[in-house]
Amino acid sequence: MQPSGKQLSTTQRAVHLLREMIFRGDLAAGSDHLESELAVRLEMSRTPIREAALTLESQGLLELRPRKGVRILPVSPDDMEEIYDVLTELECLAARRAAEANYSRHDLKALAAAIENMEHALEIKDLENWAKSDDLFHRELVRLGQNSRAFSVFEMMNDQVRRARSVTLFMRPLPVQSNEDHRQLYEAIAKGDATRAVEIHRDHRQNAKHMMLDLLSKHRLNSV
Amino acid sequence: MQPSGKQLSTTQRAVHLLREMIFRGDLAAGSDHLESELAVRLEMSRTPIREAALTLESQGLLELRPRKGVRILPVSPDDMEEIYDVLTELECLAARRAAEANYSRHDLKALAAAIENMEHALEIKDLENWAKSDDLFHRELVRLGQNSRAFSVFEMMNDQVRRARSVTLFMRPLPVQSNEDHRQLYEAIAKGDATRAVEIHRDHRQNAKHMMLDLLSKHRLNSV
DNA sequence: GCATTCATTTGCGTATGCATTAAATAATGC
DNA sequence: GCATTATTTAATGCATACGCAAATGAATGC
Repeated sequence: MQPSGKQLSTTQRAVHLLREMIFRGDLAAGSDHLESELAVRLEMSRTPIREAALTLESQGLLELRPRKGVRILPVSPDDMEEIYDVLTELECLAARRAAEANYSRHDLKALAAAIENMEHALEIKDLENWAKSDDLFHRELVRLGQNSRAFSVFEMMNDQVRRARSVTLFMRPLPVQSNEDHRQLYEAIAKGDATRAVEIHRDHRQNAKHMMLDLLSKHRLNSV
Repeated sequence: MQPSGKQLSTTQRAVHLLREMIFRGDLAAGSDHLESELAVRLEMSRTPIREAALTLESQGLLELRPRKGVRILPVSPDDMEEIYDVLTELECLAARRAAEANYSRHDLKALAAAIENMEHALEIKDLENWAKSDDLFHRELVRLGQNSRAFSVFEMMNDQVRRARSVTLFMRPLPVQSNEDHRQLYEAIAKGDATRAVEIHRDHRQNAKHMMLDLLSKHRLNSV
């Protein structure tokens, strides 16, 4: 993801490490952690921890609560609904722009590859890899939309979806329809049919939202 | 805007002050400023300045460039196009949700008031106040959409629009059509006609985008 | 002159120190 | 006992200190 030869600053490392700890549940949703505690844990001073926390706060992953430490934000079903609604609009915008952009099949290679991977993962029932490729597909779609702001908001929101998915992935039925949708979207974009691309994708996302909300409602914790 | 009795922290003050300085052009777009320089200017230490800068960076107002100081980000026509596209989607989402929400006329009071103010301001050709009310209208619309994430992204992007508008406001023709659009949108929402609300507002925003891009292209600086 | 190397400056990234103040605990009055 | 106030504790917010590395400028070689 970042093959830059530059060696990253302590603050950047803190951001990465904290993100990972949050995603793998090492820092549980809803839990509180003192800055100083995190500092010793990551073997650095409070300063980079604080700066990283500020960054992550603006990304909606945690919250700084004076004297209570940083709180890892849980994602409730209501939050998920908001997130999916925003994602739907941004991805549909991307789908429309991508369809209008007259991309060649070659330009859409990454999109096609993601579909292939998903189909293969689906065949061997490798959900982890399916999810990874699905993610890649959506990210590539938004990238093709050529709107850097939409992209960065997408990434922020998508982070939260990934978090929720880590809990719901194995509760859901096999995503056969999902793969079908992706293929149709790909075709619509390749053909330059913007209206259809948006139509397909809006449905696709709306279904995903309902699926997610349904699964979350069945989940004992009901927030992640 | 914030009548809270709490007295705000130095960092928060720094955020507010820097924002104001940026909006009033006191810190010009494209200019660089050393952290230490800003610190003496705001009469505080570098720490809150840095923290504020980090926050503003995540809001897209400036950029921290090691050894070159914080750079106030200019907004180019390309940026504006991206921003308007995102705003269009988020506001249309809000319009749809607002229409679906079965709001009473009473709930829509603030929206109506904003329209009245805009019409009055238009009559007496008070563009400053027209812009202020227009802003309020859009913000209220998104608020009615009841999606806090959409709202905060909206606010971020809208900040940039305000910045650009401060330069283009007096170049544009009187916004008569704009007011007409607002009234129609209000009616569609009040009647619960989501499809029409979206339709109207998408057009409205698309027109605004083109107007803005057109004005910017005529502007000597061509970025703000 | 021009390029290259070396010395110097300086801004930032990080660490550390400290005052403030919210929270927690103990103490007091009823 | 219970409520209220005083006292202590401790985490933060901010200031300050400092080393490093980038940028600048001087000095040297060609």
